[in-house]
Amino acid sequence: MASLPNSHESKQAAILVAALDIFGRDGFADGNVDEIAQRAGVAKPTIYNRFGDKRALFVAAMKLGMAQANERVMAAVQAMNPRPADLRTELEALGAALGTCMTSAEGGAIVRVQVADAARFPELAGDNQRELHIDALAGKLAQLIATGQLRAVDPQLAARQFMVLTTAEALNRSGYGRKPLPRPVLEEIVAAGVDTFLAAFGKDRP
Amino acid sequence: MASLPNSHESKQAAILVAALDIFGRDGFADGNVDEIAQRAGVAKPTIYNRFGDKRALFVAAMKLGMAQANERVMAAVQAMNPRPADLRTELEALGAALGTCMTSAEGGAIVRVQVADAARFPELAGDNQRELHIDALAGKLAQLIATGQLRAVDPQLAARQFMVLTTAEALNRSGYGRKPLPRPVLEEIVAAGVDTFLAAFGKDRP
Amino acid sequence: MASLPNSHESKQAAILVAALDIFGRDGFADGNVDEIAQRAGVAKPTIYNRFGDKRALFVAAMKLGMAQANERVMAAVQAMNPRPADLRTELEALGAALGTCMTSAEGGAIVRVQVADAARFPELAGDNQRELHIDALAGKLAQLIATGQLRAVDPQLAARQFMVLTTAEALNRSGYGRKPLPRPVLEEIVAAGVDTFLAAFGKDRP
Amino acid sequence: MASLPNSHESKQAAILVAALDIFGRDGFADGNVDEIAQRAGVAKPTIYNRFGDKRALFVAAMKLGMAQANERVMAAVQAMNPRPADLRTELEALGAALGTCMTSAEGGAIVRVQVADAARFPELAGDNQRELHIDALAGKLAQLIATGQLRAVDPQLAARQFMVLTTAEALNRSGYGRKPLPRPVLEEIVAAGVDTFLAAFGKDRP
DNA sequence: AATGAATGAGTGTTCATTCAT
DNA sequence: TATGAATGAACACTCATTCAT
Repeated sequence: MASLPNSHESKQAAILVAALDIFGRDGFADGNVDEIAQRAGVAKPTIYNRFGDKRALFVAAMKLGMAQANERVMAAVQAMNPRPADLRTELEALGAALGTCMTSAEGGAIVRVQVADAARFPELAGDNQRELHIDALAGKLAQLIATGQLRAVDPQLAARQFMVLTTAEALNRSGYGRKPLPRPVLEEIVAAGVDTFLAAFGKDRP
Repeated sequence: MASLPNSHESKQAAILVAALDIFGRDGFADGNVDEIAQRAGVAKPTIYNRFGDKRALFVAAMKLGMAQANERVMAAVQAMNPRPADLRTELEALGAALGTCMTSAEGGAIVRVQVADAARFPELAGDNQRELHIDALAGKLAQLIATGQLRAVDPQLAARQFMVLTTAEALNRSGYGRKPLPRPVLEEIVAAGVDTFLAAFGKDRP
Repeated sequence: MASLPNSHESKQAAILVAALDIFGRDGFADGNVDEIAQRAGVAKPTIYNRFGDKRALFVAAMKLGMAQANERVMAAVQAMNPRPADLRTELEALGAALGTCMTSAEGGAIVRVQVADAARFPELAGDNQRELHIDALAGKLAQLIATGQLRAVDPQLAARQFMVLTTAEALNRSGYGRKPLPRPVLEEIVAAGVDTFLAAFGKDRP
Repeated sequence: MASLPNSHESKQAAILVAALDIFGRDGFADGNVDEIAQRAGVAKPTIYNRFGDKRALFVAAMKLGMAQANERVMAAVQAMNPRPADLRTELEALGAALGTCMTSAEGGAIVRVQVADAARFPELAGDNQRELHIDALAGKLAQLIATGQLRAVDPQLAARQFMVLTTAEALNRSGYGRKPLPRPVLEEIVAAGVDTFLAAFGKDRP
């Protein structure tokens, strides 16, 4: 039994992970606190002692899930080389990374629950990740503009359109993360999205 | 007694309309059959007599809602003039019409519930409207291609990207139909989408 | 099966009787709705359908219990002959009747619950029976005063003191209705109370 | 370490005081051990270490409360001058003191809880204070009889009736200690009680 | 065909009590 | 000895569903 280092924190984490699983699968209304407790390996009152009620548990789990998703998306954006040898290839890699984030089981679950339930939870309103992602991506695109690799356009707008051209389509095709999107399909979607993006914002027009 | 208009069929309709309201607002799990019955002005067993159980009621209501949404989208697509005087203006009108469909209270509700619940209802899988809309739009774009108003591209792909460039962004901005999207915002989104679309698929490149 | 005449009303009654039993025995906080349902022979939701929640059930049961107790007390008071052959005997009969009401299992239970819980239920404040009883008794005593059988005193005051001299002592001795008060003990208490009452309010002073 | 005054014993006391407060306000069933611990400034297990379980805590707290109430009542009784200049005045002072004891917040709480819960706690049966009070008062009245200030009656009986004539009425009027009884009202009640008491047991009859 | 009333099976939540430190 | 944290057992209340009329 080498791995119960910190009972308290590890239980907190186990509860949140379990809650994220269950709420991600079943949504808020159908998410069952009993099942969360069982999956987390704790008694139900432990959950209530820590989080107060189901709503607060949901909020905490969603905040965690959103933070994780956020981190993955941010990492994908930051991984882009602002001075790539080949811009198209670089953007395709970025698009594929973003699409993977959104259509993964966890990412899709977060999106689904946000669409379905989040409006009822004002506590979650501030955490809207989408705008953060757009901002981060816009920053990168601004670099590409600055270095002359993209035309001088509004980077926010370009970022938004890059997002929908890659991830919106992928989300729809993956059933919002419920069925895994085969890699080739994702790549095809992304390639087409990048084509259009570059047609609109790229420099290399004869 | 020539079958009062306000009898069997009208009750059926009232139930479905009420169910669509409630499920659209609360989702499947939180949608309350009692409230549906009350809003429809019928007794609860009437609903069960007609529809069997909550699932079947949900499916029937969603089918109705999807059909209605479908009709509106199809009308918007069909309204496009395949030989427009000004293509950009025509596409902007189309995009605005589509965006309006999706971000209306009813349209948004349908989308939300589909994202959240529909996967659990295989009965609804066949009715996926999105593919129908894409197909219809692709047909129109094929006409534009045939008449040389657009470049010779895959009309399915063009249709998909037209969709995401206009409606995906609008959906996000309207909170999936929960907060009304001001018309100017919609128009700005659509104009930018059409810009990009035309940059990628339009003919008029110097 | 001759005795299920009116399912609806008889269920209502059964629930209230059961609730009165249980709440009378256990008080509000410890009274168990499950047990009430079981004893009433109905399902728990039937109780909630009819009464809304535990508080409302308690209030309804207490109102019933108080009305019943009230009726018994009022009957005892009204049974007093305002022109008795022997005043002392008549008052002793009255006192015994009142004492019996208060120290019976049902009467005592009502008093206990009122003392313990009623303050938390403003809905019950208006139904305070004690004042009604005092008033009724005062009316009778006023008759005795009018006919010269008692001295000319404040009938309200006399009524109050008659009450405490007979029932307060009996209540204490019976453990507020929890242990039955042997009839001779009751009679002794009442006789002493009447003695004192007549010493203070009676006419026949040498 | 000369046993800080604020240690073991003071915690014991704090727990009992808190328990008395809470149980007095809410009764046994609704009394919350968490709240008691919090109010006493100790952790919950401390209570369980000391008292074993909620029942035992209740019993201990009630014993304390009853002892305190007892002390106050006894003091009131003992304060009576057995050879008063004016008997009526003396008895009125006694009655007012007793009434104040019973209708004070603490005294009323004890009475309420005894009525509501005490029967379930055989451990408390022996401590019934009422009989002690009666006995003490009877002792005083016996002195008054011995000195010819009251007629030769059974002092126990006289004590009981003195009690109900003063405190029973006051208890009822104060909602068993829940609403403070204005001093003039108390005095009026007591004066009337003493009137009747003296009519029955006093010497000075023409 | 329609309904008022009833119900079985949960579900969130609480609370007295105990474990581990 | 004192405590932060955990838990088993219950409890009030709800809801989809069905019965009887």
